[in-house]
Amino acid sequence: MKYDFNDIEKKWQDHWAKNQTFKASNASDKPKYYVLDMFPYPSGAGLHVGHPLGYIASDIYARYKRHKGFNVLHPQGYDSFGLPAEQYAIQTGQHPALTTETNIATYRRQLDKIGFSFDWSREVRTSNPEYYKWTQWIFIQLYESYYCNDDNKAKDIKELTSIFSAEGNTTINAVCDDDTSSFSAEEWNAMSSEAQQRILLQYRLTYLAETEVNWCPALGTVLANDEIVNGVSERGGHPVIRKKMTQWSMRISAYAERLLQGLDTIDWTDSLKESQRNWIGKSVGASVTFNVNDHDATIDVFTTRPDTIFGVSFMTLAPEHELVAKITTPEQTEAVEAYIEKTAKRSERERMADVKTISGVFTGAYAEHPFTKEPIQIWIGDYVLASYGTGAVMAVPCGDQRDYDFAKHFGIDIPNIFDGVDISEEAFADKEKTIIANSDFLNGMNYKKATKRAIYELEQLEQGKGKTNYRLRDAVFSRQRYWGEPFPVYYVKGMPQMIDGKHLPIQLPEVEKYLPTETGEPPLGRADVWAWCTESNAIVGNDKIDNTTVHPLELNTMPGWAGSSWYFFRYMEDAMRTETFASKDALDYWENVDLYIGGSEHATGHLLYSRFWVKLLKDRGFVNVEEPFKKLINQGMILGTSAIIYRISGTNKYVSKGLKQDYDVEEIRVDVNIVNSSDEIDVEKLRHWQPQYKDAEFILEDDQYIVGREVEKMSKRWFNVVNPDNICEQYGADSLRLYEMFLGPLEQAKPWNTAGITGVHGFLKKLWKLYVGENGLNVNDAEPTKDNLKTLHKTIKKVEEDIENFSFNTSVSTFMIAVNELTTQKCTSKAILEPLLTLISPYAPHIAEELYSQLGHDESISTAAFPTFDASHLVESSKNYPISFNGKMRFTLELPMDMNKEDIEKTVMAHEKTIAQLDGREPKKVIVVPGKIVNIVG
RNA sequence: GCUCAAGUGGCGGAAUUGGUAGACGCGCUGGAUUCAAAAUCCAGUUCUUUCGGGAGUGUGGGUUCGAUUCCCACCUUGAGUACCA
Repeated sequence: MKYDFNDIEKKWQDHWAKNQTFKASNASDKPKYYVLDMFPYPSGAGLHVGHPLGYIASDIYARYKRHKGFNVLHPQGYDSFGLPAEQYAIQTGQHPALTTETNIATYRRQLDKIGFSFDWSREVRTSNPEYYKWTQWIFIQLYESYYCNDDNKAKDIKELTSIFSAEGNTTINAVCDDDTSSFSAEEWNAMSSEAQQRILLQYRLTYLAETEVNWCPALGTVLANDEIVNGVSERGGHPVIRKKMTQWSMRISAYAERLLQGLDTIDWTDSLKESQRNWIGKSVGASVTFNVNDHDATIDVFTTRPDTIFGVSFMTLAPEHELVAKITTPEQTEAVEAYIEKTAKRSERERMADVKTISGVFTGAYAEHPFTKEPIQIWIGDYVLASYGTGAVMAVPCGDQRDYDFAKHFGIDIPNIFDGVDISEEAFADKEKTIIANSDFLNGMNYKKATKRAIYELEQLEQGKGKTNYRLRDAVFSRQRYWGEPFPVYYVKGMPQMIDGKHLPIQLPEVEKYLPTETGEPPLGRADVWAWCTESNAIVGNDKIDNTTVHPLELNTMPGWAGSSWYFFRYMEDAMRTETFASKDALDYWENVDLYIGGSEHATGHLLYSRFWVKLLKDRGFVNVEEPFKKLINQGMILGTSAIIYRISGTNKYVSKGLKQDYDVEEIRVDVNIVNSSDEIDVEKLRHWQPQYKDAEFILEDDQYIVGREVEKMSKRWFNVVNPDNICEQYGADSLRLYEMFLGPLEQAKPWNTAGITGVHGFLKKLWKLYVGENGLNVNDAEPTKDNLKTLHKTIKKVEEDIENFSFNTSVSTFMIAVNELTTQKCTSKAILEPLLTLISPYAPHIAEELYSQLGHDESISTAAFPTFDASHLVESSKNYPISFNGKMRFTLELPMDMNKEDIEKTVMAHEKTIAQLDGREPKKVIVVPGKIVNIVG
């Protein structure tokens, strides 16, 4: 019987689906284990061979955990809201819901071919109203919460209002936009409801505010900081400018410290934790208040070096700073305004491109030094960012290189406040070596002492205090797009109101045009959705809000990361109940994700936002975990190998790679699927591939056209995409799974090369031959030989270690060695061959399942227990270990693997004596390495 | 600039408590089988050599009986971040 992988794989995939083999139970005596993949965005292009890499790895782990006796939850779904579906809708006029549906069907068909053990009964789709109902609900919970600094957790906003009406806000220690204004209980109670609402917005964890946002005109929407890369949009690479808009924001900054601390409790890679730490950007220092001379105004600055306060010789404000207009003197107004206009015009990208150019303008105003009372010039300059700290700095040119350069450029004083340091060439910023001088009460102190003292003195003057600053900004949550979750929000007199939970979900209306506008008007704002607004307003009207007035709904939609910030909880629900986002029983049982596998590109987006939402849900008592993902692994990208042909400029002639240096050529990428493994292109196929090649002339070398190669991201535009469907057809899903693992370490980026798959495919054929001969099954009840047992047990040991360490690539080699050995040993023993199948089954489930059934089992191999390792089979039977003397006074003694420590010591001692006698000297040192080699050095 | 990761044959990569470097696979070479091809099987494949050996894991040092592995400096590549006060 032949190994007919197409039949076998189809058979078992159908079998698993029909019998719901991998359906997880929410009630089980077994310990739970939750394995999750980052769910895909179903794009129109379908899957290429790079996409399933992480899914295969998690599937191997999930199947392994089942063999190990765990109740495994391994779900899958779709992150189905987002820009590309909408862009496609704009181009073709097709509703995004339809194209999304089609794309999901394609994805599902492709995924099913690879034989994953997903529990599809729990599938989620973020664009499904039944799902986004709860995304809207969580939004309301954020709105109804504030962050209490005393208890370090989010609380119900109602607690805040009751404190306000009893005590005012003076006793409150909560995260707030404006912590300077205070009011009494009487004042609060006397306020209009609108004024109260306005104040509460400063406390809510999601809030509406006019903020400077990243506006992308080409996409017609605002973007969050993590959606911008090098000053252009992550998607599409369009320019981004700063713009003031009224937007919903998420007060993630309230959680900065907890997001930072939590990293120490989870098992993620150091590089990933590090990038989250950098993104949060904690810095400890002080805030200092400077009085502005001749004005009733103060400027707050943040500094990490309060010890250098006596070195301040000027101040710099960001051009956008609110005080600039107020304090600028009439003589300087023209220059200042010109400068502001100039900087505002520059895009983020331009600004980043020339960080070298020093620019700024003097405002004409002066501030007063808190201690010396000397006047200090106030400048504006675009090296100060409005979005970091307070948008103003106290400049200490002797201690900060940027301040130094600025002072040099504009001829400002550079007083030296460091003992024994030369600052004639550059600033001195080494905290560790700092000794303060020329600084009154700080003289002679080091950095630590001086910092402490400076803060103390500032506090005495009430002009400063110790402060920790975070780089992490609140995340803009509104998108001026169509294909996203609608907000559960309507407006009364311009103030936002939440729609009652019983009306959720607020569904997306049908629209005729999806196109966003350049001005920021959302697609939902067009006339064609007005009916929706008023219709939904009727819902609001049911709540006894003035039925005759039209209360507009929020017309923006939520960003892509909204739905993905909590989907892992939805999977826990087995019955898809509708009363809660996930039932308490389910949440209690599954807790959080034990293993999460996905790409590292989500380091500062999805993975940070999810942690934030989970912390909020915990604070408000809806879940009982602090972190969503206990262990996280980033799979590396599989890259494509593009094929390049060389066109002689201005002609339709193409030269082979070896001859290109003789011509003036341009590189053109062509379909990799018509190039063979020796880089030779099939010219006839190329002629048919695209019309411009039909009559082209090809200049060959050795009768061949050889292409150039380039390893780059797998993408349609480079024509280097390899489709997994084709691989499954030609070699089978088991070959694809094994090969993707075999390519290299999971976490590393690696190029795809279809030619290499014959190696693992050949292994599967050999495996089949080991079990099934010409005349049927080769397996019998023969007693296993010592060699058989040795092969099996060393394989068990290695494979178990490999899976636990996520070194899936090396276990494939281990299988190959095992099958080669057993073939050589002519092993037919069921006692060996059956457990071997269990080892292989996580990697190549179809062939394992088929052979397991041929061995006479009715139940699925996924219920089989992982074989137990027995070290005794690895111990050599021979009693004398070879001792060799290599002439360099070194003796080598080979010991069996897994010998226990005592025995090793005894053996070594025995030999030590022998060696000492042989050599006539005492050995100096004995090095014992269990399972390896022992050296006794004379 | 800063942070992190990584540099091993023609190629992907093994060798992670320091112990025979190059497992396993691709490719290549030779052979068997075949009318031939595909498929399959066998042997070889780091470099060098006067066939005794010698050199060798980015470069240069160091620790050690012993270093791909640990330490220091440097070079290169990739990823992230960037006027962060």
